[in-house]
Amino acid sequence: MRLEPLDLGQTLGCGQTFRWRSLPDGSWQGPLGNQLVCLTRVGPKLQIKAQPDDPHVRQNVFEHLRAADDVRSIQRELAKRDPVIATGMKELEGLRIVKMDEWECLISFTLATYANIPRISKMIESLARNFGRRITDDVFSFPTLDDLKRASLSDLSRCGLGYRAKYIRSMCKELSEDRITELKRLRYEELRAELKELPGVGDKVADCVALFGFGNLEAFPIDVWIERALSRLYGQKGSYRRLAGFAHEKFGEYAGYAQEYLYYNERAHAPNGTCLFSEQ
DNA sequence: GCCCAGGAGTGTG
DNA sequence: CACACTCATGGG
Repeated sequence: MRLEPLDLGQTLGCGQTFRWRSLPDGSWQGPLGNQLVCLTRVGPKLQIKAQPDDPHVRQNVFEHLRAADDVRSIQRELAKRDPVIATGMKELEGLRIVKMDEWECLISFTLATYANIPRISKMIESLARNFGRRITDDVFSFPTLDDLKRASLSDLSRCGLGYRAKYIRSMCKELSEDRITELKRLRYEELRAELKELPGVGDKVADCVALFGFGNLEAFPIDVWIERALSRLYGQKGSYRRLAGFAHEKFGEYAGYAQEYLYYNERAHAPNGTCLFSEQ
């Protein structure tokens, strides 16, 4: 278990997860479960603080940052498979795939359809403020399934969800904690198929949830940015199924990491591509 | 005002 | 299978 390599900005600010914020001193702060966690780089070490303080924080942070992954080994494997990715990962050596809570991830990426990252953050913060539990004066936990079951359609609409409100509403009605527990046992392909049965979950959202929520590193979510990257760098175009097949063949069991390198680079490449960290 | 956004659902050819 | 259209709205 080690958190090396780790770059907090590359990991927490790259659009995998939407609630972490960078502070002026370079620390990153965000709600994890029912605590507000603050991470700070101190030389080679990672300082972890939380309020309310809880002895489990360290374990939760290690799980969130997937400390059990041997990221260098994953990078070597990907570089061996493809020179393009080897180049693309060069300045992203501290990027780690995170492990979000499954439920939070499902809701977050269902909201992430056809919206930009600043807006996705706002929708999530609004849900937390209205249906989560207060942690500090202005930080709220992500609402649990039971918390959100209490929200009516108009409640959800008032959080600025737009047409996504009805997806979230039906999702709350359909799901149970037991169902989510069942989903954790499934392998990638089955999980993906089951997730797609949920209202508002298509190919891309299912892959995001499989990757960032359920920890399936082979998942390769394809959004507009990845489409551009696959076209620009590999000359690959076509349907989701076709592109996913290409990615699976090319990148194998760690395709999720390859996807993050491509995503980050493609956004940095765009004409106005510096907007990843621009919120607040 | 304009364009676009980490898409999905539905209908049609 | 592919494409076209709609969805509801805010950020740049």
